Amino acid sequence: MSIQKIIQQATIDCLESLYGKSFTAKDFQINKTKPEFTGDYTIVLFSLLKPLSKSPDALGKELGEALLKSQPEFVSSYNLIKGFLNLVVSDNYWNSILLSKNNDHCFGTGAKKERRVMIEYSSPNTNKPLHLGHLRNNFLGWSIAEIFKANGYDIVKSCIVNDRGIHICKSMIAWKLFANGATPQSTGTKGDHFVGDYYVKFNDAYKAEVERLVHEGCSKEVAEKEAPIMKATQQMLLNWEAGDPETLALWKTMNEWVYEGFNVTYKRIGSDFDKTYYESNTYLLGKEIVHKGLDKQIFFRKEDGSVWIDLTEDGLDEKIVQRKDGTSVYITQDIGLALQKYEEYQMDQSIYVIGDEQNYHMNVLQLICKKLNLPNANGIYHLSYGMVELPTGKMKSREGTVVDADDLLDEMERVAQQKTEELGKVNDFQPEELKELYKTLSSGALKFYLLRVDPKKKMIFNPEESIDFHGYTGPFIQYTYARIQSILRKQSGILTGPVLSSATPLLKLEKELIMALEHYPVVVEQACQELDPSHLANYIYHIAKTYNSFYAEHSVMNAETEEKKQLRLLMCRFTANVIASGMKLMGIKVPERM
RNA sequence: GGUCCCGUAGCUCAGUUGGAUAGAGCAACAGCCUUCUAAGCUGUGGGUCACACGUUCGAAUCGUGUCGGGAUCACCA
Repeated sequence: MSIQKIIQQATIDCLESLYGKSFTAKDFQINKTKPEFTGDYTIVLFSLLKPLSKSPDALGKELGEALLKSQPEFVSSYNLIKGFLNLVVSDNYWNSILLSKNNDHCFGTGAKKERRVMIEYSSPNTNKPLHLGHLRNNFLGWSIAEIFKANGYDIVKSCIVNDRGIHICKSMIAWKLFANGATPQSTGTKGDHFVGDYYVKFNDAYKAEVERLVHEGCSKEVAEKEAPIMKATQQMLLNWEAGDPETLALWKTMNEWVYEGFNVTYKRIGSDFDKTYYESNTYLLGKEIVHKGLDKQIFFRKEDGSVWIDLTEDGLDEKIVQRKDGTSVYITQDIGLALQKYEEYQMDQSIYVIGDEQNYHMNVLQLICKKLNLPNANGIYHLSYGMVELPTGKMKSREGTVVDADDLLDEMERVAQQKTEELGKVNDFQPEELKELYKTLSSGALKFYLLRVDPKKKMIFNPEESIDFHGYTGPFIQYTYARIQSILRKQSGILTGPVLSSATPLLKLEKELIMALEHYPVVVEQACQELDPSHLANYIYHIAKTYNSFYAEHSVMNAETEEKKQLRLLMCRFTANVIASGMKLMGIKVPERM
């Protein structure tokens, strides 16, 4: 239990025994004491004054005394300033935390929950390579999964691949028309980029055809419909749906190319999945659900045969769930897939990591599932994240302003190498070690940069800022870790720990660091509850910052006394463990040297 | 137009179940390497928390309104 919760409980107990009234944790606040005042934690008394009809001074004094008396091992003194009861936590407590937790690799992990959570993320299209937006999605999904694991949940990571539809056919048509049988192997191109290039070629050709038709006198609307290449694409989709062997064979081949490319990128960014769903297998799902919904009169049929649901009472619109030709639409497939996932895994919660442009869609999805009374309905949670924009505005594939994931990773690695070489601290590294280090630093910088922002908010990706290795960045934290390891390597033999004596109290910076470290489990829990890794990013940065201040002021190996040396060595190890653990929850590695 | 989200330092962001004098990083300026990694540390300057009104002991945080920005309201996925 964290010291904050200990104080909270002790306060509730004291209020009960002093005044015979029972309060809950929500009835008052406990904050960290502001640096300008004496104390570690502060109880804000204002909200308690009325129910107890007490003055701030009287209540503060009585509560302070009671806490001092009932919690001698935790509270060493108190002071009262205008309704703020500041408590000083005893060194004894901080020392005991340091001794018991500094090398405890379970520190920060929660008890097993017997609850299963599915996290769906990444969800790529097979007609173009992964880009910056996918990276935010992947990093978020991965990190949320790690955070839930640390909190004791059973996790299933899933991915739905959008591998069919008109957009895939566009790449296929363009390949047939322009490739002359070229393959990723024959051109030495990464498979997903190879296919993506044909998607671009389609759009170029289509645009040219439309322009030609308009020039010949067609209206723009007609031209867009009648362009031969578009008609061929639509025919191809029909062929695909009819199961035409030649079309299916090409589709399969091109998708394989894409998957090979994706796998390289996934490996590079450290993403993986326990279960991959393919839309080509799920796009027909949902028919049974439509039947059921019609029977229960949750859905209704229009004259043309299409099936709808009326959500106007819930403040939304009418929404189609089946076309007049009997095929499922997007939302129906999603309902079907949601149910299929549930039947397969019986998870208590199903988290979808999807951009905020789909907020409406996900609302509708959950609402329909609830109306149908499906067993998975209440577990659906949309982890909605904001778009990644560039300083120049939005990324637009048509204008070529999309930041490609592979290109970005290459560039980051190049910068990592350049900066490392400039500093020249690891000249004795073997080539493979260097390569590994550049990877660790560059992906650490990128992941931290994308995860440090509140997921809900759209963010601006500034290329120059993202490859900065100073200040509030991943490499700054990695550097702090490497620095600590350097000290720990100098210490041969086992850490004995300090012989505790009240004669040498903790110094300000020592206490600050231990206090911050003690808080780690609270943050891990909070990041889980709010599905927000940015809390973790902020916290770990704060730890690194606090450690560096301590490090600059106090020597470890040349400490004033042997006792202080032992104490600080334990602090170093504790800090390193918390940094490594927290970074791992964000999917970021830490180097032993850099 | 309806619904939802956002507006905090020059820039990028924290801080929002109401609490003490609103914090970081970047950028700018000034210091600190004969002692554990200077990818670091210390300090200075920089704010009408979009605006107005309200709720109360107390508002960046809650409510109402205004202004500004974005998303969405597809028989595309």
